[in-house]
Amino acid sequence: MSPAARLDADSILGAVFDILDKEGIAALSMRTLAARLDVKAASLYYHVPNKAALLQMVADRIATQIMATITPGRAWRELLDGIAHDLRDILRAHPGAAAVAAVQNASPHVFEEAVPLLLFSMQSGLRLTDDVALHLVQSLYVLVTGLALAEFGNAPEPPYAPAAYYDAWFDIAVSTFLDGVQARYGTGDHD
Amino acid sequence: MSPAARLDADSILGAVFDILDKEGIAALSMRTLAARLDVKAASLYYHVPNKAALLQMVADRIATQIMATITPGRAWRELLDGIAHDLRDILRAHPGAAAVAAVQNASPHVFEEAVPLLLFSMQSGLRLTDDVALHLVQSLYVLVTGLALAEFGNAPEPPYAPAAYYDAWFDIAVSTFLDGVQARYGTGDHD
DNA sequence: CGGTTCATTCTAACGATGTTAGATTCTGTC
DNA sequence: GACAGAATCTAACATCGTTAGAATGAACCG
Repeated sequence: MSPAARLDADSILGAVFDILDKEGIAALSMRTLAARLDVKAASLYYHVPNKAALLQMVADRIATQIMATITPGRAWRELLDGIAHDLRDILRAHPGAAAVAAVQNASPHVFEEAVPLLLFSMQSGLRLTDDVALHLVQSLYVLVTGLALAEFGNAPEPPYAPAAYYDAWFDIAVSTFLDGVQARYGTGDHD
Repeated sequence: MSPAARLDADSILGAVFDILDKEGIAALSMRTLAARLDVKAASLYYHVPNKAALLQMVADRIATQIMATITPGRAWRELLDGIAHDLRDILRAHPGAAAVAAVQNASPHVFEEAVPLLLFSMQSGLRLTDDVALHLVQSLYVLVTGLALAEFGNAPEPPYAPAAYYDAWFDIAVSTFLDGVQARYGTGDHD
């Protein structure tokens, strides 16, 4: 009965994911969001500048979770393959958020911490510059979020094709891209 | 002074591209669109069911243009490389449309005509099934539209990074993907 | 030329959206 | 209990997509 907890940016973001997951992005308005928190729409603006900032927080949250899975010392292919699969898993768990992640780039600061780890992993076993390495990771990110958008873009409605279709598509896309990295930048050695 | 030409779906679509190119997707409303045609918003609904259908027409128009560039008898790599570059060129010419193409899949009927040509090209020089071939083309499409969204997503504002940045990104992404196709599905022969 | 019919566009309004200003209530401190 | 600041509310604004129904236009028929 007591208004549970007071409002803050984190609880608002939680409610955003809640709506995205259950009702889809089309149902996400400042009013429905406020209603879920037992509050009026205008109150949200005390904690958050506007709706665009909320969507940015969604994109950043997802990217942050992905970056958190990066562990040092793994071979580049395991690393990139892990990023692709983790990203897909997160977007499958939050289908409504796919429409956000595919459209909204994460803020640069989200990656700052992870970049050195990424570069270190990729530069052992590949022959490439930092710029190229980052472009490759970004490309993989774009590819996976784009596929997720095709699959979950009209959540919470089910995808047009059966899950196996998108599973195959994902495997083909990611494997092909990573094989390309190997072919283009791989050194002779394994790993 | 005479209202130039009467309204029809094609002229409306032309005005949509006009606004997308010059003002960006944020400026595209049924009212601004009608104003550009010297007409009131409600009149549009006599020719077009709703705004979503207009965006679908944009996505279909772009995909149609790409499919029209497909000429039989080219080697698979030229073909896919051509698709990637043509798609990018079109989206650079219509920066505001990138935000549409990246989000809205083209209608299946747009591809029907081109699919046999695609499959024929890809099956000479590659060892893969029809399903895999189509997934590869779709992946390339997703990749290029995703990159274009990152570059032109906030048109008509200029991109965040200089053009050379996105040029390099595009080259790396597409080359890597195509090298992956070669590595994964290529036969021994050249072409 | 007058009248009829159909196609096309208009006026006017509905409900919903993001957002803001200003009043109100709540919470904690002296 | 009075005060101060934080947090929320009420109310409204402009804009959006969309619809119903009235007004206009053009073409054809007598």
